[in-house]
Amino acid sequence: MQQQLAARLRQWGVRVTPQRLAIAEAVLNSSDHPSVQQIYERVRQHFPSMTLATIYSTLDVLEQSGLIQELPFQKVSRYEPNLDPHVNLVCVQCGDVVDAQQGHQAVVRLKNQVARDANFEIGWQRVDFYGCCRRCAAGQASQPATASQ
Amino acid sequence: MQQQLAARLRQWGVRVTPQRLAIAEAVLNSSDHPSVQQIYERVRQHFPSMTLATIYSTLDVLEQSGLIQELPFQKVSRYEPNLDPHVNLVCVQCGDVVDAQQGHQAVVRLKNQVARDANFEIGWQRVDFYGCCRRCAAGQASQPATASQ
DNA sequence: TTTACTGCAAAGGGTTTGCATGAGG
DNA sequence: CCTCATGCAAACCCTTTGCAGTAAA
Repeated sequence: MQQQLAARLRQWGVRVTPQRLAIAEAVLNSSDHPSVQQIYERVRQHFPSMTLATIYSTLDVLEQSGLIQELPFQKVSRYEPNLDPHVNLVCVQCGDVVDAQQGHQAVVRLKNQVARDANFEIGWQRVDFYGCCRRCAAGQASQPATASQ
Repeated sequence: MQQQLAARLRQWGVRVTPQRLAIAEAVLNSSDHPSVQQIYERVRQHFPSMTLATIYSTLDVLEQSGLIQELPFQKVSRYEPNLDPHVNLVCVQCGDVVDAQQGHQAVVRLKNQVARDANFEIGWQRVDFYGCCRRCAAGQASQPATASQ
C-alpha cells in the first residue's frame, strides 16, 4: 500500500517523506472528500508540528502525480481520491459529499459519446448532483456548518 | 426579455435596478461561462462607476433566484446561465468552458437513475469534462492565461 | 553531499462586509 | 417616505510564496 504509493511518487522524481505519506493516506483512505482543514486536523495527530503549507504543497504533488483530484466548491476545495468515472452526491444542507453507488457505467458511456461527437480529448471528469441527502430530508439537520455549493 | 427578467426578480422580492439588469443580461446572454472579472469588464462599459461588490451581490441574488449557477474552479468562479442538464467541456490549456452539444438526454437519464436508486433529491447538477479542446490539440495554444482546473 | 522538503511567517488576491449616499416601489 | 441597492473602503480568509533549517537519496 505505502509501497505502491512511495513508488508512484518517486517515479515522478518526488521525494517521499513521512509527512507526505500521512497526507496521501489521509486522502486516499477517505470517502468523505475532505477539505484541507480536515486533512490538517487528521494528520496533525501524527505530526503536531505540520503546517498548512505542507498540506497544500503535498496535495499539489499528489494531484500532479495523478493520485487525487481537487474539487473546488464555493468556500473551500475538497479532495477526491476516486479518479474513476462516477457521480458525487453533494448535500446542500449538511455539506456531505459521497460517491453514488450507481451510474458509473453511464458516466463512462457519456464520456465516450461526448469525446467522440465533440472531438474533445477528455482527461478526467467531475459529475456532481446537488440536493438533499436522506438524513437531511428526514429533518435530521445535523451539521449545517460545512454546507457546500 | 427584460420584462420576464424583471418580473422574475420582483417575484422574489428583489428590487430591480438598471445595474442588476445589465449584470443579469451579461451572464444570461453569454455562452462562455464568464468570471466575475469578465462580467465586470463587460458591464462597466455601460456603468463605469460600478464596483465588484455590486457584481458579487447581484450574482448572489441571481443564483438564489434560480437564474444562474456558480461554477467554482481552482482560481475563480464562473457563472452558468444554462441550468438544464448538460455537459461542460473545460479546456485545461486555454481555460475555455463551453456547453457540449451532446449528452443532454444521457445526463437526464443518469440524474433520474441516481435520484431513484440512491433516494437523493437532486436539485441541480454539474457535469464537467476536462481535457483539451480541438484548437489547443491542434497546437494553436492561444491564451493559456485563464487556464482552469 | 546534494537536493529538495518542512515549518514558520508574511504576502497575495478573490470575496465579503460595513456604512453613508442614493434610488426603487 | 421607507426600504433596500449602490459604491467605496476596509476587512476576511483561503492559498501562495520566501527563506532558513533539515531530512531524503
